[in-house]
Amino acid sequence: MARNPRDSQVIHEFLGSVQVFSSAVKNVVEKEILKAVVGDDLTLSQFNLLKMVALTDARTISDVALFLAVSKAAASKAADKLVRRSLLRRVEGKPDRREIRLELTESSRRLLARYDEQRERQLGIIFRSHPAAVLRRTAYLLDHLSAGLVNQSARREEVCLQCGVYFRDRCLVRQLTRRDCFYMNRRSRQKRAARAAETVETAAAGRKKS
Amino acid sequence: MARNPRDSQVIHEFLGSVQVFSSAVKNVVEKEILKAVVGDDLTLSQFNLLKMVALTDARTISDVALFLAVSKAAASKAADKLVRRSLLRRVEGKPDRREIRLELTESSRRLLARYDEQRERQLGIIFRSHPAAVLRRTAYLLDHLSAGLVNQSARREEVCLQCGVYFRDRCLVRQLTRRDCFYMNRRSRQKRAARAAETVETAAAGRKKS
DNA sequence: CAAGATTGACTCGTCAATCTTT
DNA sequence: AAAGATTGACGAGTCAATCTTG
Repeated sequence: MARNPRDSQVIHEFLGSVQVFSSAVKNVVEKEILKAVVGDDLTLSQFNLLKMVALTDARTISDVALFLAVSKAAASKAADKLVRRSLLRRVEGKPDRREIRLELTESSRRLLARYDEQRERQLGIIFRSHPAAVLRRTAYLLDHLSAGLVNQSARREEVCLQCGVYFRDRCLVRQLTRRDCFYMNRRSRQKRAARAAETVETAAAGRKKS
Repeated sequence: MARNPRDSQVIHEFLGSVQVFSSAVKNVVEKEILKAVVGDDLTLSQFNLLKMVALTDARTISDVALFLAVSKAAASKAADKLVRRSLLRRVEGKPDRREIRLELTESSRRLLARYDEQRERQLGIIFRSHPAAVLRRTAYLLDHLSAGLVNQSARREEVCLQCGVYFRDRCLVRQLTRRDCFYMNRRSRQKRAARAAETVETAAAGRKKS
């Protein structure tokens, strides 16, 4: 069972490179652009809430919380701050008045557009020199590794991989682990058909933008 | 400048796969093992502080804080909790009595050993089916992408990539960006030669374990 | 009662101020 | 005065309790 120490070293460095890249995307690209676009009075996680509302069909506090992998309490508080800054509107749920629908405002829509444009541009420059085939192959490898990790987990059913704004309708990890993620579980259990029709079109619209 | 929307999609999915894998390593592997080994009364970041002390030559509060990319205040408080749980000892600095040297205890050494053993084993199983050459090639790609991101940054000198326990003496990202990371900067500016001799051997000893 | 959202007490992070040592 | 460490007030997250609606 004991592996070659050489292999162990390779794995360690591989994990290091992933960690560093992941940190670079978050801290260099995302935080810097955010700062340039809105200044200092918006947290990255507050901003991510806006992105969720814009890009996915998560519209209620519960949905957003699931998607962002934070508690409902946290999502509720974050939404509150965004409402205060007029970047979000709370609207009473249509069929069910318990749930709160979140809607972007004109100002947050503009903000998101400027952010997306910058992000797209910066990433484009970096990735330009790397052929799409290489990127696809790498993503494929990573998905297989992720699936392996999840399958080893004692509580594989409960794990949330925090794909967040990277949520995919067709997710290789989901296929390989033959399970639904937390979010999908909730959705399929709970969503009423009444809502399904509407969300499909908004999701499609959101995806076209990206 | 506008790229093919197909490319944009590939980049998006690539970033998603990285994010999911990174989350899987942290939440599935690391948190679960931590829970199995020590139960619930130790945070992942508290534990990471122990790992830093064990695996690198960061021994003072300031060094650990730099390495973990948190504030000195946070490192100080975390160390405090670990001392209370008898997993860490505070020792007065040898040449300079302002600085506090952190030392593992017998119990934290055992704890780390058990953790490492489990982690090594789990990761080994997952990575077994992937040849080292593929992993090296992927790490190489990621390092180049990271370097590209850093080089685009307005504040490239200040950025910390949070390599943390994955710190490498020979770091490709550092080479490609032709800059030292935050930690290296501080070290080279501040460390006295008196200490250098000692730290070299402890670092070497720590690295042998991994 | 169950579910969605909110609020309150608490934890862990940050920054600014302070204490000690150089 | 400058540097290392600590402390306090505050921001953002968690869980548990509560309020409202179905």
